[in-house]
Amino acid sequence: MAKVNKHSEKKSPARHGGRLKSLRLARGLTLEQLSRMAGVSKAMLSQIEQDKVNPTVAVMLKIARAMQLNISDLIDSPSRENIFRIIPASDDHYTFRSDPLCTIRTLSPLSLEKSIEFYHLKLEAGGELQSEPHFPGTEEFLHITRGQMSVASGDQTAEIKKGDSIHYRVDISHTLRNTARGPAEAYMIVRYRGE
Amino acid sequence: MAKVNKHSEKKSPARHGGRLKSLRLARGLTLEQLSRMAGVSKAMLSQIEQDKVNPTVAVMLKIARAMQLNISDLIDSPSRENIFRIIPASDDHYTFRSDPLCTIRTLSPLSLEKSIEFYHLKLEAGGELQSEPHFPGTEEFLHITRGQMSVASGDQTAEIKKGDSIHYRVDISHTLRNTARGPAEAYMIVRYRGE
DNA sequence: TACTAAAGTCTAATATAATAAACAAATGGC
DNA sequence: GCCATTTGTTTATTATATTAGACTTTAGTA
Repeated sequence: MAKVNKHSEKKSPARHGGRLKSLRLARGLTLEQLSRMAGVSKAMLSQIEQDKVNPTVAVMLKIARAMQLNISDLIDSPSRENIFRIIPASDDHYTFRSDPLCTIRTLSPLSLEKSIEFYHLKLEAGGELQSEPHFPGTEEFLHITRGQMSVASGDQTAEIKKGDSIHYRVDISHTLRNTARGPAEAYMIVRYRGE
Repeated sequence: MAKVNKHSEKKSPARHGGRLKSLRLARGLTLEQLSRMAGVSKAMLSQIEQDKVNPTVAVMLKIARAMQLNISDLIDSPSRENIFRIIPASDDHYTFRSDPLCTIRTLSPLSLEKSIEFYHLKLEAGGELQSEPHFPGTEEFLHITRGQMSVASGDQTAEIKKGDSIHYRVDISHTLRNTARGPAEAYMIVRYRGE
């Protein structure tokens, strides 16, 4: 009698509807107008606003384009949903370089919309890290927690040791060297100047 | 013979697949791992990566959450798709206040992720605009193009006239007044200090 | 009130997103 | 080499997103 659903995930339509509705109304658009502008049926728009469906990203993109919005404007708190971005110490996927003399571990999330990258860097005795030029305006912050290093950029060189911090532009190639007998460690921040 | 499709929109699955795949691989995740983490079937993930489907935003959100990403990281250039955000002069939906003494028109897009709002303000003789306190750190820039105004914030008042510009914090309530006989106009920028 | 016209909601039909399970392809011992 | 295990793809089925059009509701006017 009762129909048995083979895979019965209960899909609860998310609630982005209010968002869309208020944005649409703020522009004084009717469902029909927006429907024509976006190429999405009036019915669909209505159902999205009522949270009766899980719309496709294709559809949401069409709507966003018509309203000259970023898609994330239409989706409920996409960034606020994840207040924390965690990188467990046990997760070694973030260790993107590990050879005998140099280990680099990323401490910031692998997002594409980032403007900041956070690293932990370990150089064994004799180790060095050579970097190609980054984008113009990019800058680096370095804080030494163990041993000592030299930073060479252009024709200048700076010596820093445990507890020291340094800040410099990295739009030309530069090199970090461990200048002590033992291992050296540091935290590094790379900041991209976005538009 | 040939089945006639009543509504035969040719849905071409967008190409966000590569994005997801590279982000997944960057983390060293397999389809099955990600499948369990996100609660999305392995098959679906594979099809998304191959651009064979138009996934639902619900699904993309699950994936984004599992990867601790913003959904826009997974969607192809959502912001870059619209380089220009146009507000036609003829579009009066952006005029959000219009009474005999005061007209305000928004010149910046009605996005939610904004940190800047741009307005054109017109005060007739005797008109004034009282504003409630904004968030801490919010600031305002004003440039007068016609007539003259006074800006009162706290117990201080400033007089500015055509050609003048002014900058002030607006985390306490403040008032703009037209102090001349004729109309006054200005451009106004409100800047929110994000996070 | 009744009569429009316009805006929004609902219904039935169809295309398709999402799934589980079977399949294929690569990987790693032994 | 062979077998087992793991990873990615394809298939068949079910659930559902999307649509056109019918319906309802609202708003304005005489």
